[in-house]
Amino acid sequence: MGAMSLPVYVQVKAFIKAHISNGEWKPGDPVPSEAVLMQQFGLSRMTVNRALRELTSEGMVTRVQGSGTYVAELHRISSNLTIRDIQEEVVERGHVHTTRVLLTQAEKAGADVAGSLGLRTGAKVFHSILVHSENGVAIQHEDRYVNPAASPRYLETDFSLTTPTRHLLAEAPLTEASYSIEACLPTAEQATLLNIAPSEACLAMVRRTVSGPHVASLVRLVYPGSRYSFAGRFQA
Amino acid sequence: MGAMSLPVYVQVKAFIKAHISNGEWKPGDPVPSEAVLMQQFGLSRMTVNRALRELTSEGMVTRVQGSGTYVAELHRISSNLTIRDIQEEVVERGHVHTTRVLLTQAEKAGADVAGSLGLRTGAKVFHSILVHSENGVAIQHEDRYVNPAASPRYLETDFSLTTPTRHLLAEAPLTEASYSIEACLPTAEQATLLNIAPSEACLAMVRRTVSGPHVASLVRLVYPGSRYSFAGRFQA
DNA sequence: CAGTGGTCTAGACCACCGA
DNA sequence: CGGTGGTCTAGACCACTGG
Repeated sequence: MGAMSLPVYVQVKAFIKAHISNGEWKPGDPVPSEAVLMQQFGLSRMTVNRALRELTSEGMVTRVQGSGTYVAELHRISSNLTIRDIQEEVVERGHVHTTRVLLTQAEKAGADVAGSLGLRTGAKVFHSILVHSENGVAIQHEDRYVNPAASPRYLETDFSLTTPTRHLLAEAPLTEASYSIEACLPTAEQATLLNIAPSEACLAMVRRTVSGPHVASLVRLVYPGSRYSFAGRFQA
Repeated sequence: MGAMSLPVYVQVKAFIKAHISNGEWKPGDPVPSEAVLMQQFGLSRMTVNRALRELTSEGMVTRVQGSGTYVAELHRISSNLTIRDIQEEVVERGHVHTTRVLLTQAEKAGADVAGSLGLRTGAKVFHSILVHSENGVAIQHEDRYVNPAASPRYLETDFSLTTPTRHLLAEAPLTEASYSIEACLPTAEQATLLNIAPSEACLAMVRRTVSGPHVASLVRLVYPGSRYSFAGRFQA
């Protein structure tokens, strides 16, 4: 068959979502209490509780202990932007991923890099610069600093075979990351390496990853604006 | 007091997360079954089930019925990028939001706009162009097309008082949205309105929102690269 | 077949809110 | 105080996986 009877808690969720998305229940309005839904659907409390709990984590409703459940204030357009390993992403599109390694070396950290990595100025850091290509077309310039404490073998890695992201995820399990997406113009060198005009706008993602006690890595990824974008989707 | 004893299911989640993030359990490894965790912690099945279910929805583990629970493959850096109403965002920073309305009119849709909105070429659409400022500094150029079927009163709205986003959320409840973030150079007009150099890289967010049966709105938001970025965060 | 997860029940105790 | 949600239990039946 096609759609057999869905789990009951899913039906309860759908019931509530329907009333919200057709505008019948507006932001701030109360949603029927668990007791009412139990009666109305003839379900146990755990089941309607699960439906409401999941709607809460999806941002559709707000629950206040002792008071009630309410339609969430603004349907924020809140989508999961997933940052993926570039190689994985290219391969999944059925394309060929290649890497050009421009630099891998140990350096003394300048004040800004040291600060971001939580090290003293002048401490040893690993530095790598790569260019990633999809079917031979450059799509990402990756300039990365790595904390040796988090990944001692970083420089021994062959980045024509794996990516720094993959290596770091394996060697330094991720506990936290923060990023920002900006627009910028490429440096002269980046423009040359990416084979774009110096005046072409680029996307830059700056990312800082934490692994356990260490700040593991600080990376700036520059994408030609004409060849890359971040896309996302939101479903009510 | 400070931190009293947390709910048991939270403790189970923490137990599993700890083993994953210190690298003891690697991607693909099996996580103890519900039965084992019940014994080990002396809990009922519903409780450990909840812990594992939530870890699943957080992307930490994968569950396969009949087989078992496994550590998720790649800790994708998957963060919630929330797209907010610009006015709300500015006000929350304690700053002053102002809007300059450059255009609000009905037009005949060109082929591309009509296609995106699911209308025939030449159908009536509403078109608005605004510039949003924070403390008097222009930060966003908003060029929007609206489907009259989704928001018949769109043109009657005073956008110096509210924002198109707020108006549409109220009048056409959101059911779906998709967006992409790109880098671009401003048009000559945009550069003038935003008071930036024509060569300054900008972020552009293109967003398409669906409300029930209608595509409600198609908008292109252009931000000066020097004044705006999208930031996010990921917590394991 | 035994073991797994997916769902559901009918209770229970508690903390909290608002009248 | 009654109504609310937050948590938890000790069962249950089912569908699926794997050997």
